[in-house]
Amino acid sequence: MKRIGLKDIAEHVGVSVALVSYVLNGQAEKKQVSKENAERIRSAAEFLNYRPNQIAKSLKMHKTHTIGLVVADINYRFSTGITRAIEAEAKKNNYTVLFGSSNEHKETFEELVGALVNRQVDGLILVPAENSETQIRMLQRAEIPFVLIDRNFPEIATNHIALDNYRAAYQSTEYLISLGHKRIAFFNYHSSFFHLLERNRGYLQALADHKIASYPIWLQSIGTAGTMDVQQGLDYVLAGPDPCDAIFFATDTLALAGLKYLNKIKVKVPDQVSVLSFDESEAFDLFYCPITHSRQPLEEMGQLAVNTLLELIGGNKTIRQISLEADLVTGSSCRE
Amino acid sequence: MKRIGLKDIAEHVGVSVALVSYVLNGQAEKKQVSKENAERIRSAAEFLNYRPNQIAKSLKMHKTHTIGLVVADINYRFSTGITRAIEAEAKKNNYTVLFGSSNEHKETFEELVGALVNRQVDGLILVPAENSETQIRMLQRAEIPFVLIDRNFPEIATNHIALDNYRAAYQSTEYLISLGHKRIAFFNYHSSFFHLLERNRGYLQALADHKIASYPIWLQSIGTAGTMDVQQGLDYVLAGPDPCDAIFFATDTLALAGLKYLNKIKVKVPDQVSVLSFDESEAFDLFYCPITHSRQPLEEMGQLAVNTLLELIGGNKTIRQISLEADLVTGSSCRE
DNA sequence: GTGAAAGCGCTAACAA
DNA sequence: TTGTTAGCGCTTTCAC
Repeated sequence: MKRIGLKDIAEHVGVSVALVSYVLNGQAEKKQVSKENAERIRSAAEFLNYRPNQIAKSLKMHKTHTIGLVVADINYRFSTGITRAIEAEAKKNNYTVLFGSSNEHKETFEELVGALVNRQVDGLILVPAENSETQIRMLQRAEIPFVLIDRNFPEIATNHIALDNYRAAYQSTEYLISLGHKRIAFFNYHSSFFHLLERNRGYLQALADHKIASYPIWLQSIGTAGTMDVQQGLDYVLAGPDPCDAIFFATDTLALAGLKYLNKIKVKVPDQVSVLSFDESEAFDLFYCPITHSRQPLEEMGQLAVNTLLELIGGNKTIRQISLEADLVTGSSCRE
Repeated sequence: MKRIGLKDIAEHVGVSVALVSYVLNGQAEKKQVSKENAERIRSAAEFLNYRPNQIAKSLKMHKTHTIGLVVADINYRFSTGITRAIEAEAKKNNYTVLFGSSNEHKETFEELVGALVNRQVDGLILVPAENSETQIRMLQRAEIPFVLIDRNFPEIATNHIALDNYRAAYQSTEYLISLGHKRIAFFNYHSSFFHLLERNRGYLQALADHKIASYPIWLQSIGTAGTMDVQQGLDYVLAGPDPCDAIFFATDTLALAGLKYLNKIKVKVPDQVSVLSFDESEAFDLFYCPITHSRQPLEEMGQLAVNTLLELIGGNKTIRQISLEADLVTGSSCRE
């Protein structure tokens, strides 16, 4: 089936392509097209089942009305939540989102960003992979509008929207302290990511401010490889005559791995140990005691990201760096 | 910053755009471009940081090397799994995937498909929304290559890849029967979807083949609205002097809602009732007894979908309808 | 070996 | 009010 274009409509109606273009782009009255022609064009378009070729339009207009989104891993709860929020907000503004998942690989991240740029997206929303600073700087040099979310590089001045990770970790830790915990372990990934280091800092500062001793060994740094380390770490902090009485996981994935192991070794939550996590997970609700967790405002983050990006695309040059507050969702995984 | 085009490179090197195009598309020797020029062009492209404009290329080539994917809801485990698989397979074949989520709305589904078609995707992989037959037929008339996954409309002859839902439900039910269960409830959405009805059929046929009584009330049809109905349904099948001793959920979302409620009313799994579900969920693993479930082969499905679609795009006209087998993952949620 | 030029489908300035 | 036409960045035929 031949694809039908403006020319076909023009011939069918017996007018010029310009007229057809005007009418079909809502410029009928601005260009003072006669009512009859406007109507004939519209019905011919309908009749012929005309579909505008956005590719051609984009080429001409230097504008694709598309934003690119790269998340870290589509399997994270964070990613699906933020994707949904961004899609919804983009649609409200008549933008489409082109989407990719880096799976935490720098190389994949760069490929995706490159592919998106080649496709002439109007701007990018990125959850950068580790060590992708170079790529980010390239985008800046190329003057391609983008905003980072969730993660950022403090040494690069970019637009970014993220949780106030220091504060969220501080508050969660303080919450555990308020419950009477004094022996609190913190499980985080071993990583150079600023947002994760901020969580460490929040944890340590809360302990310090409350004059509670902290031991390096209680701040477990888990290799991204994963599960095995979590198990060893748990064995470690739960061993000895005076084990930890609370465990704070810095991400949902760590918590999931940890809880699975606690189940396995039959450690009861919260009777034997309190558990608190960052992020959310449907599994948290279903655990025999719902897991208390620090929830990120994904909706808000998505909206802010899209709106900030659209401003950049619109030519606004000001840099906007937004910190959001987490929301502590109280389950029953922390001993009173 | 001015965007660099072929022309800029041509001027920089002092050759024609044609030559630049040849070299940068790997046609250097086919077109017998001199080694010197080829080299100069390549380094100029590098030096000027040339990024090919895919939009222009697509317009010229009538080919975008992009496939569109519409899933039912990005928050489903099925969606993230299949998206990941499809992305990976697409990338292997040098295709990008443009992605959208219909959130189970027919209107959103149609919008997304329309937007994707306007963007000239080379083909579509779709998880159709309910009652979207009209849209599907339009695609057929427009001769746009597409393949349905997960769901299909038996009255329309389309390419599709899906689980053998009848068989999977039959086998799961039979598994419960083999464990000695005779009072098995089945929770499914009230829906016109063929794939869900097939699950009903599998459940009923397994009971029939084993000469086990089935009662209409044990086959609970849950309104898509949701949770409340699941609760009422559970109250119902678990009440009375002779309650059900096993519950089979037709989807992960139903199971999640159901398990949450079973927790709340303190019904112990599997002591008081066995539980089995379709699909997977990270929550299944973390439940106090891991939930036995019928896992869909997402990887395989994604690969088949992409490869089938690429054949269609390549001009192959044969219709391919593939049924896949589920994989029963045995947890400990079913009483022996 | 290389270059000129047509044309993909569309928009918009300009002409009529 | 309507039509003609240049040109977006690229590929490719055909001529040199």
